[in-house]
Amino acid sequence: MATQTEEDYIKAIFKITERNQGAANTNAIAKYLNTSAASVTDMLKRLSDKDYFHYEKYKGVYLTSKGIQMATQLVRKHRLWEVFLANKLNFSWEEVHDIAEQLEHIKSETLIDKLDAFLGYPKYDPHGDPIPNAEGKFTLRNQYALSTLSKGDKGIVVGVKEHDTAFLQYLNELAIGLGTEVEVTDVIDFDHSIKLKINDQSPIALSHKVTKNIYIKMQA
Amino acid sequence: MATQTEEDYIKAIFKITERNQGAANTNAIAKYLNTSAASVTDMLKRLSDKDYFHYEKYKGVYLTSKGIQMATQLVRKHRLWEVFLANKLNFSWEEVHDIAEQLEHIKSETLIDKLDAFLGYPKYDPHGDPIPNAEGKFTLRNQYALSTLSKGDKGIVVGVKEHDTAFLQYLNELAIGLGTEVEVTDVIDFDHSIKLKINDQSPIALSHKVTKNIYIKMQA
DNA sequence: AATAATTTTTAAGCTAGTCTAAAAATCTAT
DNA sequence: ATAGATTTTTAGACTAGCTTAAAAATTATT
Repeated sequence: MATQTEEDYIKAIFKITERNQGAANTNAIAKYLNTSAASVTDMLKRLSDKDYFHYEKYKGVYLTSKGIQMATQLVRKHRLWEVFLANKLNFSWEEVHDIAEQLEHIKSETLIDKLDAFLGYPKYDPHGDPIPNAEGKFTLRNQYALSTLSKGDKGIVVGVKEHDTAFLQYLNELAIGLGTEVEVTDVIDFDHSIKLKINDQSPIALSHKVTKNIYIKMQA
Repeated sequence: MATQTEEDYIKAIFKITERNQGAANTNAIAKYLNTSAASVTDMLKRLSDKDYFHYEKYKGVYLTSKGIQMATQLVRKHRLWEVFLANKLNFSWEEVHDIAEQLEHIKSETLIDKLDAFLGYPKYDPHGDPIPNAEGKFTLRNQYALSTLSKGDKGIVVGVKEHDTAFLQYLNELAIGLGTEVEVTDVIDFDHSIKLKINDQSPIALSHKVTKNIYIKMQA
């Protein structure tokens, strides 16, 4: 059985390779896990006979199918627990991550399947990220970053890219959440900021840094 | 923040002192935690400056108020998670312990208070054991071991002493669970076995070993 | 292609927690 | 009260995981 730390490493490699489209290098893993590059090298060497990943000195690391499967199950557990925390226990979307980070390490196949059923087999977590099913498949969705929309476009907020607490709290203040209806009333060329009508209130200005991180499903 | 192992030790000492009405000795702790007496001594020495318990060489160990508080909160968490698993996820009473043993170590005050509210502030867990509230107080109940009842006594099953899987499964087969109505139709002096009518079905014989471990609330 | 900057690895050592084997202390029974 | 049995502690060594400092490899720059 994999230890908690092992699981953290596998998940980190998964997230980094997913983001970079290439092997995860030592420094990136160290930064992600908030540890030293030396620890990472040490750990990769000690884990390298467990067949979770391919590791070559100075060349970085990428997961095997066994590793990908493990990472996917961790993501599934994490996101299901997030749904539980948000929908059943009334946590807000910026509070769920840290607790789910602990809960995802609980060992029990049955538990997670029963939890899935209890929650009604949700497809997305409280940040709009897709939840892999028991076989590791997840549902993709046609979504666009708010920053790519044009004047007049209407849609519904379906997710966020950045999960940073400050960012999510800012969205709370603006009354932007999953399911919020929005309409782009103007796009400012100069700084790529956007004027946005939220639930038919008077439009507000959003910076490019913000609009890049909000995903919209376009309305027909 | 206490590690998982630290928490396990504190809870073990709590359970043992509660059962024995005296200091917990090294061997008992070792047996409870399925480890060696040497490890226990080692651990007790290393933990002894953290003020969870009083430890004297060869004399055993007992908890301070700080230790008791910690143990009580662990028991609270454990039992609340058991209720969640049984009532919301439909686990049966012999399955909940092992998973709750992991869940009780999740760190978040808010989580457990919200869970408590979500479950409707339950007073007892799926084995009938009382759940401490946020302040550590729990509700006691007038209950008697089934083995102490006399012919003609009627009551309701409200708890079990032994939590062993085989024992609980045996009770499942007999259709004995929390809330089951029972009536003692005979007490056999010779082996202290009891003839018991369960939900108005024809009476069955239960050994003393079994009846000692079932708690009954008497009916008026 | 050589030097400089960066990244990665090695080396050595630390803490938490575990173990076995042996020594010391305590308890029990005569 | 002393021999034997039991319990507890000490000693030494192991694994997982972490750290810092220095060496080695790779990448970037001129």
